[in-house]
Amino acid sequence: MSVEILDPRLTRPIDLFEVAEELEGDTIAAVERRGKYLVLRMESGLALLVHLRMTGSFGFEPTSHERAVLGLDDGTRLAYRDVRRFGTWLVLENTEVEPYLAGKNGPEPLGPRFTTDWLVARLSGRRAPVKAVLLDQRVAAGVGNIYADEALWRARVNPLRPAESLDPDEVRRLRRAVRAALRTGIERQGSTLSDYRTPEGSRGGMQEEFKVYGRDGLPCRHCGTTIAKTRVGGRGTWYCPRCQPHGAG
DNA sequence: ACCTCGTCCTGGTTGC
DNA sequence: TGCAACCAGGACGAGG
Repeated sequence: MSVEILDPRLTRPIDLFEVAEELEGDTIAAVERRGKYLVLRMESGLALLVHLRMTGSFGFEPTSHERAVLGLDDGTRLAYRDVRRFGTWLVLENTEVEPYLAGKNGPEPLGPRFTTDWLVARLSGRRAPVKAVLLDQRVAAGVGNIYADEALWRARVNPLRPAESLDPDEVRRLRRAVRAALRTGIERQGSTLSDYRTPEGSRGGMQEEFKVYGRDGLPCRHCGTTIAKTRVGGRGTWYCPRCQPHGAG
């Protein structure tokens, strides 16, 4: 594998040229995902951790805003694109990967550790809006703004409710709703709002499944009530005022 | 500890 | 049409 750096500011404060030097000539042994991190395990014992943030992506087709290019040994050109340059690359020793990620991420929502008991414990004593807590990667790794809103709609829970105010049945519904929303997103290969493409260059289809995200002014798919927009922790937040009332249940 | 806000960037959309 | 303001899939640090 060769590594070509197109934007030296790709990672700060880490020196990307140093990253490139470390990876040059190495061989990818395995590719994993943990929460929102991609992990490329190298045969040398190093690992490249990539976080795409808002607009990062990998693709096989040449495109604009390329920040780095990986040249695979079979001739494949794999370009890393990131319009807003929020994405991060980090090289660690393989043994450092788990401790690093464990500090950032809680359980995988589709894995066995994401139980109702876990979620009850994480929400208890938290007065912040339940949506803000749901976006904490240590609560559920990988849940972002879209899936938080979609899950809360499915669970019929208002995003502004204090996390600690949810009763056990609501938490149970929320756990199931997070899992269902993520599964749908995976089936539909993600949401293409503007930038996102699969590595093959095709658009995701999840945006066609949105129940609330970005749908202010449109009718709720369940009850017809006009979807409302508010802000939670600085993030755009959509919900159905009737299906997700800000009272009990 | 918890919680909110500003910041890191670029580009597309909206409103005057 | 021009241009400024605002908004966007995320995470982190500062400060209350």
